Amino acid sequence: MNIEIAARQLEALGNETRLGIYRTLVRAGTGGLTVGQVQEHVGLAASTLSHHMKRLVDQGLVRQDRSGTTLICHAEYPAMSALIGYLTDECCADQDCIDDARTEEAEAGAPIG
Amino acid sequence: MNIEIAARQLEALGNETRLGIYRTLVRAGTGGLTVGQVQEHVGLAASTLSHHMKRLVDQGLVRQDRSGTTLICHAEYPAMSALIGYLTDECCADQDCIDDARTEEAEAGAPIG
DNA sequence: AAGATATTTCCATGAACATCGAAATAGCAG
DNA sequence: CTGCTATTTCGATGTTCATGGAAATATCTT
Repeated sequence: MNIEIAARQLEALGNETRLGIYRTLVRAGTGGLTVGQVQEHVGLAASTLSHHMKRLVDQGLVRQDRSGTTLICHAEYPAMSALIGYLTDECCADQDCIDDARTEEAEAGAPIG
Repeated sequence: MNIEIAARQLEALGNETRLGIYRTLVRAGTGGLTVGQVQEHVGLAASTLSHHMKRLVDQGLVRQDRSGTTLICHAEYPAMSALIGYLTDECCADQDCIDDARTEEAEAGAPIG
């Protein structure tokens, strides 16, 4: 993970329409949904949905498996975990707040993470 | 937390320049940094930095405390935690994957979270 | 090959964004 | 009040984005 990838993934999620699509897939779980099923959930023109879905796929947040003429879309959980890790790691790296945190609340650790 | 706030926060972080600013503040820890110190780290025109910092503040990701003529900026850790929570909750809500996960790896639980 | 369905690509349009210099504001020091 | 420093607002410019209709592509079925 690096800042360029992280920024692009966050940008992909940082649009209400795409975030809705993504969360629909997260809720769907490992079984995934077809593009058409996602369209029923979010109610967009097919071309608009395709455009947004492509952004999510390009950034590695969604995987598509073809099954005949239909494409089954899945949230890529490892990508999400890596992104979250990137946001929270190096917390307080330029400060010795880990010791501070230990002193105050041993369980919680640093402010994030 | 709702999808509108989450999308706006993700959009705020979904720009390489702003993500760099934010991570600088996360690394700085609870002590924070002045706008000028952040500028030294990221090397932007003051007006550009101000523009981006405002976005982060407006979305609740950064807090500014005034100290005389200088503004001290802090990463808002609770906002980050809430955002991450929003991304991962409801994982598999439309599927009974929790049972699947229990069967396979009791510790890990659902794919995310 | 022909027909049917699922999905994507192309195209155009209006809106929002990123950048920076110049000017303006906020607050302290004297 | 004057000068000084830190930061923001304004204005302008080029870039990217979101949207959906129309046309194209992909795959299966017969």
